[in-house]
Amino acid sequence: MNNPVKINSREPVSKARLRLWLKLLKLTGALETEVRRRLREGHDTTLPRFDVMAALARHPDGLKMSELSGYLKVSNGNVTGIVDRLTDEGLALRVAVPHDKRAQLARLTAQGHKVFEALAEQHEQWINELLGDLSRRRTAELMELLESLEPDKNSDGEQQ
Amino acid sequence: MNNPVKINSREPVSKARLRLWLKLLKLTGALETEVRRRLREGHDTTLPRFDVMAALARHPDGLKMSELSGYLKVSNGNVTGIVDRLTDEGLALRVAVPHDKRAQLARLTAQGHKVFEALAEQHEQWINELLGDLSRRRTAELMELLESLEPDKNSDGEQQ
DNA sequence: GCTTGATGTTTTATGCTTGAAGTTTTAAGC
DNA sequence: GCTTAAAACTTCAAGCATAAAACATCAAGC
Repeated sequence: MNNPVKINSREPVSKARLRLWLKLLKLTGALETEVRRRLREGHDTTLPRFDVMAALARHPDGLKMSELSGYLKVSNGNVTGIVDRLTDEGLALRVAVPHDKRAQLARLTAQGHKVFEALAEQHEQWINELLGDLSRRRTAELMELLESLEPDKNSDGEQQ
Repeated sequence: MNNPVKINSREPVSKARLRLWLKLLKLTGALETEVRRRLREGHDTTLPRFDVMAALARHPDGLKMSELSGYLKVSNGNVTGIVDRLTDEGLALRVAVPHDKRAQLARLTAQGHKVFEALAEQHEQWINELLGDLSRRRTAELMELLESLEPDKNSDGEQQ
């Protein structure tokens, strides 16, 4: 089965790319908003907290604050606040680094791990539901198209 | 030319969808961050301001605050602040509605229109550059795939 | 005319995000 | 040992975002 894609050659390609970008923004934003809503209403948490917990869950020995902000591609001052709040909630803690009094390791507590596991499970179900219209084939096609325009292929922005 | 997409049938489709979602989030986020950076560094403005100006530019007679927040799908209180700042900068203004003392119309000033036109022009160029790897055909393919999983087709979230 | 509910907007409290400035510690050169 | 620059982190000011509360106005029913 071939792909009968309609192409309007009269329109400048820049306009088509702009329309695509707006569509991408709209779709991603709508899904993200829904995920945020479910995290808030169902689990009293937020996407940034979830992202931080996901990164920490992957690194049971802890991550330096700067490593954490590097993985998540957010500013240093940003993770300070999020880890502060996770710590207040008993989900994370800070550990001193042996021979460097400047650095701190952020880690999940036992409860933090437990909470994250349940959250991650839910999260996968939500995405599966929200993208439910996408067949295995179309998922793979879309994945391939997106990969083809990845800006830098070598950065490992670890999430989840 | 057919589409030789590799499909891993051993992996549950939910995992594939999750990976797709993370890729989508990462890609959109990276592009968005770049656009925000250019708006800030090159034009001393922000994406939310740009979005509001885009909506107002489409409606020269002005939009009620609630219509504005409806179009942009953000909260009512949110647009209050953004229009406040645009007004401080001389790019927008508020006009009373004849027979309803509750409502206000937000409009672009002449300068606001001028600034937006230049901004929109730049914006289209940026997107064209950032998505430059995407051929006309692939743009159309991607567009079609994204459209197939639009949650609600009938809401006209006007942007730009 | 009064009440009552709906509508339109702003205000408030909280959290996320950034860039810039500030503090402490480390490491290197002398 | 001292100085100095870099590194790790936090603090700060500003803006964006939300939900909830507050305020003003309108429109309907009586």
